[in-house]
Amino acid sequence: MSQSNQQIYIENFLHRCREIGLNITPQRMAIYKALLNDDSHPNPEAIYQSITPEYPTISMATVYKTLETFARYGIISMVTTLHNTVRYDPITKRHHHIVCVRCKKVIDLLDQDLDSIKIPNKIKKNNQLINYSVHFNVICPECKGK
Amino acid sequence: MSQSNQQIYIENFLHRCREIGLNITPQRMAIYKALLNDDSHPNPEAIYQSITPEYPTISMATVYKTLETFARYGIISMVTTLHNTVRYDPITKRHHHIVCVRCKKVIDLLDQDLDSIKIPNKIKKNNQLINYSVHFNVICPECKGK
DNA sequence: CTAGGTGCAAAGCATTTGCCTCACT
DNA sequence: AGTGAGGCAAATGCTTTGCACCTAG
Repeated sequence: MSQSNQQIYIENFLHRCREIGLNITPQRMAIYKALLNDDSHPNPEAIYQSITPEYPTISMATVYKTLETFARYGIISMVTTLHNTVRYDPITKRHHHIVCVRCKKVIDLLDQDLDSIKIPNKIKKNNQLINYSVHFNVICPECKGK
Repeated sequence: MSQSNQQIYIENFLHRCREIGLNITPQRMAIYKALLNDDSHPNPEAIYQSITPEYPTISMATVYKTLETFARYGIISMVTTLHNTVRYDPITKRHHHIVCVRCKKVIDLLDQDLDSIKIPNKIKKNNQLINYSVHFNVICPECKGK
């Protein structure tokens, strides 16, 4: 993500936190920034690793609690893929995922057409739709080459 | 699932096992049947529970190993949702999921339109597409009522 | 000042592994 | 005899919880 884009995200983040009443702590800033700087949909462990150089005393519990809090308020989103650890994504607007079934890599996909697929009547009639996303399971070029 | 439909699935199952060279054991039959009889996308624990009356000595390890084996050969499929336990589904052909974000219920959705969405060029060009599915996150009627 | 946040350690579960036994070729 | 499968128990690993201390607002 570009520097200027990051700035916008960070300002948005601060604004949302104040709005909700979440204290802005150095740890929370660090966790949010770590997410912005990592487009691989890191899991809590990976975020923890990327923060420890700067905050050697931060604990995994804090990372878990913080991510959970952010996700609960929609500041970040949870991504679940074909493997079992939860991953997080700072992009909360509608987007889709390409998951390589071999190396488990997750790539974001922004696509106008997919954003406006026809919502089946069955869903519209009975449920309150929160969001939807399309998961593509693929073998990526690198894995295919092997 | 209707009785006659189940029969077809079971015969298919037996056929696939023989083809692959998997021994057909009472435990494996029981696990597969449990999956057929439960359209709630059960997790290993739930499958274990539904089998114990008939097979009191079966172990969780067997359930895990068996499900993993079935999934590896494409006999059943793994479903991952917005919560963290893995769930399984005997239906391996393309279908989509409605997940209630409150009660975590998962409902299968068969939909012609969704089966033929436009695959983005970005994917077609670089990757070998295995499958895709659409996840709808909703608040279901029961939860909305509360 | 004080509610909310952090960090540590322990607990809790889901899942996996190792290994021995058994059944069927 | 040898291979594949099952069952038990232990290990692993991710995630959550409880609690005492601390800090941002």
